[in-house]
Amino acid sequence: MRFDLIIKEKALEAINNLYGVKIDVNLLQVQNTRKEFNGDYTIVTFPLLKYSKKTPEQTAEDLGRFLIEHIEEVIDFNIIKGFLNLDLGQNYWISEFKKAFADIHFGIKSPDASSKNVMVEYSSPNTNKPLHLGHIRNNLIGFSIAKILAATGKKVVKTNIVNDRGIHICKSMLAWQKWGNNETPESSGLKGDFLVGKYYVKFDQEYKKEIEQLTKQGQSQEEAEKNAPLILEAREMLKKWEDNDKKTIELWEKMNSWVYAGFDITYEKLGVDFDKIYYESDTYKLGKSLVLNALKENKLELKEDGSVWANLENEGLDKKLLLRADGTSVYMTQDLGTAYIRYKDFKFDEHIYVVGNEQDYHFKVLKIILTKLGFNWAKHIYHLSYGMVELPEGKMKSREGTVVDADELIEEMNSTARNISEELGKLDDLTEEQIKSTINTIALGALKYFLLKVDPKKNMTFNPRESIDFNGNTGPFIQYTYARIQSVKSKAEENNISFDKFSDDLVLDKKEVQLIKTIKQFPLIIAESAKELNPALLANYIYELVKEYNQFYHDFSILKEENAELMKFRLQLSDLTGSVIKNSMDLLGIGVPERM
RNA sequence: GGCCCCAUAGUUCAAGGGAUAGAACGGAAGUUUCCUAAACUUCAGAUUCAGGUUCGAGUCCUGGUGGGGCUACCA
Repeated sequence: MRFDLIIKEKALEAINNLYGVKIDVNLLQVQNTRKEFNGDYTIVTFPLLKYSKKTPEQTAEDLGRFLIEHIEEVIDFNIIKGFLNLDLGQNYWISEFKKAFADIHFGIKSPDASSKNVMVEYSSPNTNKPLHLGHIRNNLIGFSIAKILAATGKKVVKTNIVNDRGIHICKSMLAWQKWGNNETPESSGLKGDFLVGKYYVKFDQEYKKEIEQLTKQGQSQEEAEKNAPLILEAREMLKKWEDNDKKTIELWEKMNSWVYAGFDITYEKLGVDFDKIYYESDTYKLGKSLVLNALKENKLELKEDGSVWANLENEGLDKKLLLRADGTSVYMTQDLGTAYIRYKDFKFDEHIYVVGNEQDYHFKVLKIILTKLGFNWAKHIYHLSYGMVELPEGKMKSREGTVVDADELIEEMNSTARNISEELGKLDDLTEEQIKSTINTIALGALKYFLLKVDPKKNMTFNPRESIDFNGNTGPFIQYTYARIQSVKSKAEENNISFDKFSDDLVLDKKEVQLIKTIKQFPLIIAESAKELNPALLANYIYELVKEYNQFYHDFSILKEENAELMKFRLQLSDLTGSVIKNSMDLLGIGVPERM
């Protein structure tokens, strides 16, 4: 049982005993004692004063005396202002340390037959442009959340919906058809997703020119946007696509296949994957039929022009289009179909959508419409709304070319990592292949940690002119600590030092005890990250752990410690710290090198 | 116009209503005959404003200012 809960239980008993009242457990605040004070757990007495009718100090004194009597582990206490700090003594921590050290799955649970089914959707790319920094954040959050949930014993299915159809896809197809001269990835030497992206941008440029001309001829901006020949052609193409026109489908398949080949490379580089991929081209029809059925049942509204709408005015929202007048479907339509088929396929207990906060409204509406259509499971879908990655100038826009491209960024990180490594010269005796892989681990570690250490819900700023750091609160800092620990361990091995056990009568330094305390928090942090769907909690936890370890490493000798039992303890402490680092980095989807 | 989100050192981020608001980068100054100096130590530096609730507010409430997003027959 968690020790803070034991304290709460006993403190309730104490209050009942001392003051004759049964108070609500929520009035009891038990927290970890802050490092600058002596003690292990702290009870805040202020909320209890109206029951004790005494001063904070007296109340704390009463409670302290009671708890030292009634909890075996509590050996001392001190009172500062209204804070009662309980001291458990190092023996408690040594025994907790031994338990954690002996548990090879420390902190990590595995799913079993009774585990809940959780579906996590992330990535959701459009097949009209390459992935950029914003997508990287999405992929990393999704991948990490999936890992964290699995570590709390959930059965997790990682899924991806590929937005492979729609007007935006037709735009790049049309531009390629008009201006592409049959250019292919092979002929141009361009990665497939970049080639297609180039034509998406081209479409937008030409489209803008047409709009400009039409407005000069006297049309309003709005009219011009609707009437420009290019957009009419794109709409025509979408209609043809939905009518299964052979040539259109062929072109679509060809260009999408280029994009997929490109995406595969980027996903592989990033180290993310999926258990099940859905394609919008497969689910939109299902969405359409769900909508048409609901229309028959009078759950939706038909306008004179033939378009179909959901009326959400009772929910305080407006009307939402589900099928256009020409019968083609929109984003919402396909998402209805996708959700439906996913529930059919997996009967999820929970479905988490990792999608940007610009779509808050969309997901609010999606949930309401699914409920309107009579799907009970709709209450189990959850939008993990993450913030945008912004440049100092503002939002990234693919169409305007102001994006930080995923592949390029990964390349840059690699070359920076290589420069630093060569300067330090620590990898010189390795083969080129080993060096390459170590550098890649470090480069990705820097990038991933940079993105994951920030609370997912918040927008964040990335300045491409200042490259991502490799020192300080960074992935490489954590990886470095891990590599150092591995080095100590291998030196111990070389010297035939075994550290499978150590004797109990040691006197530990405060820093060593502190390190044990921090390690012991690992399982709680995983649980908290899972509950909050927030990998940043875990990231900041590792940083704290690593900082404490580095101080310990600096201040104390491990292998040169003369007391053999203490040396063995310190080796175990290092070893366990190393595995907590490795396991928590793994939950973030970040690897650790054995050397660096 | 309506709705939603955000505001903390020069910069990028932390802080479950609780103790003296933590870090990192950048700036200044140090630590290496010693297990990896991608480390460690020290210094300077911040809660947008005005009210309110509370024993206690960066955190909750109201309002102002500033920024972002959504409100598309784009996805």
